Amino acid sequence: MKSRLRRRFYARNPLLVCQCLLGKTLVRRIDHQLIAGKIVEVEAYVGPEDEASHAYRNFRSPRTQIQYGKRGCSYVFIVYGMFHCFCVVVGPDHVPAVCLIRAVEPLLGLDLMRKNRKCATYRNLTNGPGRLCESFDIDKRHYGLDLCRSDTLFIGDGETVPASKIKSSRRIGVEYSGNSKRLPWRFYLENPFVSRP
DNA sequence: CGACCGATCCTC
DNA sequence: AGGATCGGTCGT
Repeated sequence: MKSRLRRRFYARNPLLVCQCLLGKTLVRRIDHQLIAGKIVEVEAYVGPEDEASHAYRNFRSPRTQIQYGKRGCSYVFIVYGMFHCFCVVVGPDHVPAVCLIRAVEPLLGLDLMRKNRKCATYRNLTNGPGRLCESFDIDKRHYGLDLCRSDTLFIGDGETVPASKIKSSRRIGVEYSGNSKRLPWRFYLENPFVSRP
């Protein structure tokens, strides 16, 4: 069993945390069954100065409130009325910032993933934020869950990724966000399971 | 309370 | 390339 990342891991610079999350393992336990995947794509959203962030200019609402709380808690939200996205609260205390987990490489529980996704094949199980949430059965029940304590959903150890293997690009789906849209805050590995090449 | 707009995905 | 689909947010 992978050991959970500690709160100190999350309480660092959000861009650094994103890069350190690559290669780590997202773990979900449902009853006695395990689902796991290697994180291969992550984005940073840093509230106060980031026009793409839900917490831009320290905006507070029932939805964003968790970003102001304990580091290492989950931020789950719904996009396009249909899809869940899974983030972790990161960075210095009281500054709203998250890492969005955009894609993982499936490791364990692929058949359960297919069942959760109602997929006939093993394709497209986890190569996108909405898809991986469906495969992992992550939804608003997990809003605010402490990933440093929970044993039904957490991020655990993984392989160490050399800095030379980390690619970066603009973030996906934030064309509306003015100057922030060009920030290179998407980090990913050269891996067939990223959401886009 | 009504209107607008997505941190996406699927099927043309 | 376009449509699905509805929660969050904001304006009236």
